[in-house]
Amino acid sequence: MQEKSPIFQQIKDYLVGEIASGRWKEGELVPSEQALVRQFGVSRMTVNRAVRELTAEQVLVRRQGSGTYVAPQKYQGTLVEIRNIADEIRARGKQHTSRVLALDEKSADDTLAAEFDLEPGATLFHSLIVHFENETPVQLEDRWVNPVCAPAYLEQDFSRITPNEHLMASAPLQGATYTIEAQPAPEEEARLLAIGAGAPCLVLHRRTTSAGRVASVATMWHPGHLARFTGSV
Amino acid sequence: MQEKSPIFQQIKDYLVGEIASGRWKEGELVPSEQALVRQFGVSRMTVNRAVRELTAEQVLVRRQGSGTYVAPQKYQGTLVEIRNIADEIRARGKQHTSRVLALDEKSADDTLAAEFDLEPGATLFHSLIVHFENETPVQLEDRWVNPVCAPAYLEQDFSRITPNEHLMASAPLQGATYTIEAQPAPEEEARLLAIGAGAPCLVLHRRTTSAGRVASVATMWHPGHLARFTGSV
DNA sequence: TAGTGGTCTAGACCACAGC
DNA sequence: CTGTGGTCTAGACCACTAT
Repeated sequence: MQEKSPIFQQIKDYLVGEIASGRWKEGELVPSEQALVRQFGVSRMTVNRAVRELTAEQVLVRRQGSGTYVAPQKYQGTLVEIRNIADEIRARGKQHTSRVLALDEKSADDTLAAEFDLEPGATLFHSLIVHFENETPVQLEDRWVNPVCAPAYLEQDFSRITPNEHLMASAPLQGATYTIEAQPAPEEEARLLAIGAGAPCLVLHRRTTSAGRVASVATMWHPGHLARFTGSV
Repeated sequence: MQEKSPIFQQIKDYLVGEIASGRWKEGELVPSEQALVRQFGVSRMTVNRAVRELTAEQVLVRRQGSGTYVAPQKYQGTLVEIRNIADEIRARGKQHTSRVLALDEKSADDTLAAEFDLEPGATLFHSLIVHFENETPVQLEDRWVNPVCAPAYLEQDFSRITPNEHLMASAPLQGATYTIEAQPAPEEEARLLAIGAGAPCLVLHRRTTSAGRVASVATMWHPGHLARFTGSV
């Protein structure tokens, strides 16, 4: 069972629950402190603490004299965590779909071999997938995978799970290094993302390691006007 | 001059000041709530709020039954450059210079006021600086500063030190949130960075906080073909 | 004007640490 | 045991918004 938590925490949980469930939508008015005082039968200071902390956490927005509202949608692209794009899209209440453009096995050229710390010509798995939010392409994922780390990679149905999800399940992730760049979209990438050639793209290049091996190298293209990475220190 | 702030904020400022000045060192015991109640002549709830918020901000650590202590040093986030651009350029063996295009005092519009959590019309310091690596512009830094956190900002010579360096010396940095976007360079930004209008830029927007106040909000434009953020997890 | 949030008071009881 | 932090109460006054 659940340990009994402080009242202010229970109220926070209740408020967050109403928002997470979708019953209270972005921008909507939230019950006033007085209303919550009556609803929970506690003092106003207790309700105040719950609401004030959620405001500090950017879950709610308060306007003196007016009321308390559900804060605007959280930004996307958590840089620190290794969340996958499908979760992120679902977390925003949108529908995630993906189209698998390629899923095959190739030989590593010199550049790739160097990134994987393997011999040139070594076999690598490769996938090319476009991710959609509702009907809009939001990411082109060009991924290379070390067969040792995910032997069943080619047998996955990547319209149902993301490569990231499969890799997380196959090999314990040890760490990742990434670079972020702004680049003009080349012809092919632009076409797949349904943007103009040369349009600014946010390019995330990520290399993950598992058990001392390079497990995966991915280049992810995002239309500049749709993507944004956020983080905090 | 400065508006009178709430008592709990004054207590926070006092506590942070003692730490920032070095009078209270890392790990040291801080006066108890009762002591602060006597010192400031306020109720315990008010003191409690000040200390609780500083605990949430990782400035203090509390141990029930024992006391309140100055928190251990913040771990240095290896995420996205908390380092300043001048150091980075020098580290690459190139010469850093900068040109100060503006250094003045302005009123906050609604957007800025919201970011600073101040009232619209509040006075903010503003600077606009181009950073060069050898003779090439590599960053356009558009920065707004809370006068409370860096009163002497306008008197600095930013061709010699960077705004970042001055801010770090003026107010203990508690944290930062940032967003990274790819955007086409607007006319003015393109001109200052000596690139074509509409060329992809890597835009870093960073908001730093100190003692629960927003100390600084900066937007940094980098030519997409010159800039790259790196990190690891 | 009535309702909202922003702050503050002067108590209280509890769990826990250290002596 | 005393002193600490953790929580909570039942009021209060104020500034602000909406009507």
